[in-house]
Amino acid sequence: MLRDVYTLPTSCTTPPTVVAPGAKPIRSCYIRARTLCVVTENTQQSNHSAPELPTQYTPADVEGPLYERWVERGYFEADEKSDKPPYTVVIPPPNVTGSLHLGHAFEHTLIDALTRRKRMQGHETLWQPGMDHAGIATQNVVERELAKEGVSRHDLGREAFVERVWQWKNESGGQISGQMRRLGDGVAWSRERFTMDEGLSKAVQTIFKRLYDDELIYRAERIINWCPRCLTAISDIEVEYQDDDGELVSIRYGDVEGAEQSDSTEGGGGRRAGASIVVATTRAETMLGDTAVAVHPEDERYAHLIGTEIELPLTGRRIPVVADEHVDPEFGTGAVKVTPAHDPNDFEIGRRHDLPNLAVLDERGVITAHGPFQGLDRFEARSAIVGALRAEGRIVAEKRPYTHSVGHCSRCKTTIEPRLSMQWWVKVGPLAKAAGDAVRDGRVAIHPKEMESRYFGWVDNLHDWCISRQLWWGHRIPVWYGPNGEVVCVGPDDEAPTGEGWTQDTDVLDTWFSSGLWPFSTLGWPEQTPSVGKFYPNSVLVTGYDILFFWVARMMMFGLYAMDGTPPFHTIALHGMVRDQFGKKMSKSFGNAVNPLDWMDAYGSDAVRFTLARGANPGVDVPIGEDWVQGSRNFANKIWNATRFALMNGATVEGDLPPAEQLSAADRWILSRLNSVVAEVDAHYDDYQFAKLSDTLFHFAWDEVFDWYVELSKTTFMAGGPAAEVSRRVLGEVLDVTLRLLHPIVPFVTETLWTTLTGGESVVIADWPKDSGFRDAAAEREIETVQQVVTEVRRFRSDQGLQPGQKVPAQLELTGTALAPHEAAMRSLLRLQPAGEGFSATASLPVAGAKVALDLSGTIDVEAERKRLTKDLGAAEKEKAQATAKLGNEAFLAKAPEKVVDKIRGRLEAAEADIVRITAQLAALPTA
RNA sequence: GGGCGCAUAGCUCAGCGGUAGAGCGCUGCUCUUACAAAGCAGAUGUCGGCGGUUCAAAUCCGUCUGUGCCCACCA
Repeated sequence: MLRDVYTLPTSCTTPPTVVAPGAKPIRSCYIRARTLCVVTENTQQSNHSAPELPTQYTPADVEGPLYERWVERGYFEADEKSDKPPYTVVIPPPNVTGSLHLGHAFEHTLIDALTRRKRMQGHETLWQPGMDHAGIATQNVVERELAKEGVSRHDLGREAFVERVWQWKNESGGQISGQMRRLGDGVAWSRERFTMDEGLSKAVQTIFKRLYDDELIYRAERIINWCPRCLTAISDIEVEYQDDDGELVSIRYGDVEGAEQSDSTEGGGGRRAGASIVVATTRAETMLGDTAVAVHPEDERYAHLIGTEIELPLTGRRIPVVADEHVDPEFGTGAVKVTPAHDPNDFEIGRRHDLPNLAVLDERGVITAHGPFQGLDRFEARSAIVGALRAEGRIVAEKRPYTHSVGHCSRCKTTIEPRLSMQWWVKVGPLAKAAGDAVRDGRVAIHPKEMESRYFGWVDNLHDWCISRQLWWGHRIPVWYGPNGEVVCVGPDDEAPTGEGWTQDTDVLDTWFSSGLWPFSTLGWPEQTPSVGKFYPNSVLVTGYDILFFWVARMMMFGLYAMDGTPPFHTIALHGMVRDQFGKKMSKSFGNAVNPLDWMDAYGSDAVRFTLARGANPGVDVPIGEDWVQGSRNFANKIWNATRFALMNGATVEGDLPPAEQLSAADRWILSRLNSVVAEVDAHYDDYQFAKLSDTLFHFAWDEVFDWYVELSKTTFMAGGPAAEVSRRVLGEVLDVTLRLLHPIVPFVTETLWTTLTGGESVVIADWPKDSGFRDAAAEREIETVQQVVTEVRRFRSDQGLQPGQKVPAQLELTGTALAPHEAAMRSLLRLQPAGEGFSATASLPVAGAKVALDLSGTIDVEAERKRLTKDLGAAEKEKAQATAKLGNEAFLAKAPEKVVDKIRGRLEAAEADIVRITAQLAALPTA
């Protein structure tokens, strides 16, 4: 036993209490929550006293207390007075009433990894935390809560309702911060912000006033997207279009009688003036509000009707036939009913022809027009009206189902109702131009680059942004209306007008208005705080491509506008969406949504983070399955145990690394590889290639360090002497650096192991590894050869059915090869005993210039061996044939680069040598 | 209707001009003194179809098929 472990009723942080009599604690070390590992004098007497770790890695025990310790020590706080170069990333603020899902866990992992690395690199790092009030979404959530109590927001009244939302916010906001802590997010908690905070509200008001004064905000009556359930306007991008089945009906307007002879597929334009005209629509109920029929100006079928009036069925009204370019003569009958108050296109046509806007639906989508349909819901009205028209013989064609694209409210999925109303707008033209230019001229880079076209496509074709919402939860529009029609926009330092008849606008702002200011409002803007100076612009924005338009483009517009042309960040790194293990979108209704906490409980936060990072190819969706998280947990366990091994064998970070001439080939090989990996990981970080850097580290750590270097070092340690001392230092070095490289992705397990290994305060504030430039190609080749021989002999053993542990007497002929110094290691890895008395080789394996003769004390399985060799021979011959063909191709020799030709020549030589070797081996096999 | 992307091992994905890769899964043997959440060995692909460019194509070009996403005012 190297140590004594006592179970104590307290955690590690309390002073160690000695339970076992006689044991004298010398040093306590980090351990499971309720177990304290005590290194005693007893331990000191053994060869290598080492702090001990439990044999199995238990994430919950390891992760528990670390995070709060980091926070207490202030590692994550950012000092605006620091001389260090700044590195700023803002959190894409989650909805305050929500909870984090795997998508957040993914995003946070990436941001946390970036900021942890930069912190280690010596930057003054700010990961800005905070939450979004998420106007409509939050209001809906609270309204649903109220509905359970049988109360509506109108019962409460505005003030009480808003009070209620704040209450809700205070309750649920903590959930997100808890989840972030659990994930390990290294955010500057003291700077946490909320979009409805006083300061941020002031920023909103400031920017509103400025835009208003610059005439970039205006109020106008337009057709907007109206949600009849949320009872508010929403912007274009809050509308989700999906194909719905509807019914396309063709309705004859005008005289029914006059239709007889012209009833045809041509739509019955009729040759007689004043006869009739057939229009097609999917929204029959809006016909009550029709104020015209439009045809294309050059459509000869209807030329005679233009300028005349025609009877609108069911209403007794007569409406004009107008000519408008918008109409596509090829579509349907070539004639369109025009409802300016309920369709954006019709509104435009109406404007061009001075048509009246006749609203026939109220804010809930109920018919208001006097008559038999009044009071019907829009969908009921549709069938009722079609029925009535059919009774009059006016339905000339029906197409059902007719699939067409219908807008839905992105928050509640209710079918959008285009509605004419007075709203506030941002004139985006100049703002969007600047936002586009900043990317075009390279001041802001978008990763991956393919996403740029999407960005341009949007900012270059932007309609004005409707920013007013008929909600109660949000920033109230700072405009006051006077008794005599005065309109006053109130800035943050202005006094709001008081007195008889003055009222404030009742609408609030679109939630994205305030989140568009996030990169600087969180820093204290509009005050010129030191933080604004230090941390603006942000270094990089990490977010999903799904909110490129909602959020990113708005931040660009506002950032450039408010901060005198300085874009809010230099780089936009877009990530994909998290999907399930089959690549399906995660959704609650489909039942494949995962609560990240469940997986963190089962496998640890590190495992969840590593899995997500490993799947993070830029801009591409990330599938994740529980099996994969399990695999990552296994990786963490592997790191854990490798470090345990190292500690038990006295790996150390004390003192300088021995000079190269004292190092073994294995030492030089692993250090050479280590430095290559440092360089590789850095390059991947700089390119936001999280999947690649995670994969690089995974394979380096597991395959090279743990499976080879550690295995090789066992022999060295066993032998003892100066070589073992050197190797202990190298192993310490390799683990130290590897743990530091891994830390940004798997912060918890690396913190535990690194502090135990090095005795350092925390890996969070350790230096990020630097490529020392040390490379040793010769050592790399040498170890690769060792690996080749070992693998080949292992294969032989396996094919021969030898048990892995079975010792086999063997002779190794290594003289004259670089392998001689590795004989002991090879014997150990291959379970080969010295060839003693009566050694009689039954198999001889020539490989890579060496020869390994084995005594299997008996006959070998000739058939298995023959099969194996035959297969190898086949492969070698195929290789030879391919290479020969290539080298026989003159065009190839003439045009291919010398490097490639040499490579093929090398391959041919190797194949030929293999053929000779294998043929000889085959010939040497005893015949059956 | 426009635009972008993707089709590679059973699954999810890398590779993007010079001998097909990873993780998981699968087969066999093993508790070989860090780890069975492990070790070792192994199997598996006409790189969606068809044309073209090239000495050389999974990789570049065209085309077809399938599939996903974004945008758009198709009544």
